[in-house]
Parts: sequence; structure tokens; C-alpha cells
Amino acid sequence: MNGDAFDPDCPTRLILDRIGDKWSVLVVLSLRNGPRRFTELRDAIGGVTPKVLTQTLRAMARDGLLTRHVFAEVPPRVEYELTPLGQSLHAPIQAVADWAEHHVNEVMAAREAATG
Amino acid sequence: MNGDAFDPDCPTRLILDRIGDKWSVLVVLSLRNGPRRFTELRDAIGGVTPKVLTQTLRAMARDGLLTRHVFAEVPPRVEYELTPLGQSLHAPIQAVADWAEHHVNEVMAAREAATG
DNA sequence: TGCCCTTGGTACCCTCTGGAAACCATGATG
DNA sequence: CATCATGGTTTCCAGAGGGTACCAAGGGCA
Repeated sequence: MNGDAFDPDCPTRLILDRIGDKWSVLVVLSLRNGPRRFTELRDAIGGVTPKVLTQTLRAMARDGLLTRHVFAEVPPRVEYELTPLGQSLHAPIQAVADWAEHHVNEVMAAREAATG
Repeated sequence: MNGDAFDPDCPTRLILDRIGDKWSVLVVLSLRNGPRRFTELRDAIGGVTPKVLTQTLRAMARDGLLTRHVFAEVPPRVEYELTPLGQSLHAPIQAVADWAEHHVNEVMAAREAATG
């Protein structure tokens, strides 16, 4: 029994809060095939604002999930890339994303049945 | 290529937003072994307030992930139970929770290294 | 006949984050 | 000298998250 995650003071909960964030999930999926620049990420992840994307990337870098590499060029270039730790997170996250894709119809049907 | 999840108007994103919520994750894990009452859930999931738990359970019921069964008793009794759809979500969520447990040390180390 | 107990929530309030839009520094380029 | 592109930052605002107090409906008990 791994009830650890239910203790609000347990580190596992902190991690769950972080990686449970929808933007973090989408960043991991966006970077699964290699490094990307800030603007590429912003364009790839529809609906994210630069402020929130910056916050998300900074937090993920702080947690060792990705690296931030700044090139001394003009115009500036910054590349984000998953660390091995971040890459190891891809499989579980992909499993959740796959679930969402496969069951979206059922969920939407239930939602509409409840609403209407 | 399953880039669907990156379109903000894609239903998959809506689902991802819902099940990505940390309380939903913990509710699924709490109910994986059978039905539970409101108070049991509130006590099992440390730190959740009744308001937020109610919101979460109502939304999950609306999405067909769990059922809400009210017994006409006094004091009132309400049982929440995962539907088959909700149970199918357990495996992917458990994978993420397992990842968190296995890598919490690495993340905490990275976080402290960045802070200090 | 009151009084308290339990459960499953609501109501109220307040903070704090998520998001929208505007702005900025740099230097190459026309 | 104006323009353009990048990778953000700043400001402001609404709405969600969260804390605390309270409520309704009986049953048991004194």
C-alpha cells in the first residue's frame, strides 16, 4: 500500500502537484522528440501565455526535468531540452494522454448526458 | 503523431485538464479498492477542503468517472464509487504516482541544488 | 420535551494564481 | 534611422482555490 501520496506533507504530493499541472504535461510531450526553442514551445502548445510558459519552464528546470540553454546570439536563442529524468517521465504521462484520447468520447457523452 | 492534445479546442485537452487536477488523481487512487463515503475521502486525502472535494466529486460524476449513491438514512450516507470508466483510469494514474514515488529524491535534490 | 450528536455538505470571505495585453532590450538589417 | 525578431517581463484583472463557520434532518438520551 502506497498511501504516501495522501499525506499533504509527503514529498510525493509536492511532485504530484508539479507534474500534475497541465502545462508541465504538455511541455513534456512537446519536448519528447528533442530540444525546442521558447517560441516553438509557445506556438506548439496552444493557449499558453508567455508568462505562464516561463513560470512552467523555470519550475521544471529547477526540479531537474529539463535544461535551459542560452545562446549568446542576436536575436536571442534559448533551447529547452528534457533531462534523462524528464525523459523518464514521458512514458507515464503518455499513458495518461493516451487514456484521454481513447476515452474522450465516453467522457464527453457522460458530460452531455448530465448537462442535458 | 498525436498532436491533438496541443490544440486548446481539442476535447482531449479538456479531459487532460480535468484528470490532471491533483484532487481528481487522489480521488481515483482513494477509490481504487472500492466505494468510500464522503468523510472517508475527506480524511484519506489530506489537505482537501469539503468545498473543493465536493466540486471535484461532482465534476468527476458528471464526466462518468464515478457514481454518487445517496442512502436515505439519518445521519446521511453518501457513497462514491468508480465506474468502469473511472477504473480504467487507475492504471495510467498509478503509473504517474509510481514515477513520483520513485523519483522524488532526484527531484528534491535538484530543487535544493537550484535553491541553495 | 428539549439537547446534542452525526453526516454531508453550503455560504461567506479572502488570498493567490492564471491569463490578457502591453512593453522592453539587443543588435542585425534595409 | 526605423524595422524586425526573440525571449521574455510588467501590469492589471477576474476567477478559482482554500479556510472557517454554519446548516438541516432526524435519532438517542436525559
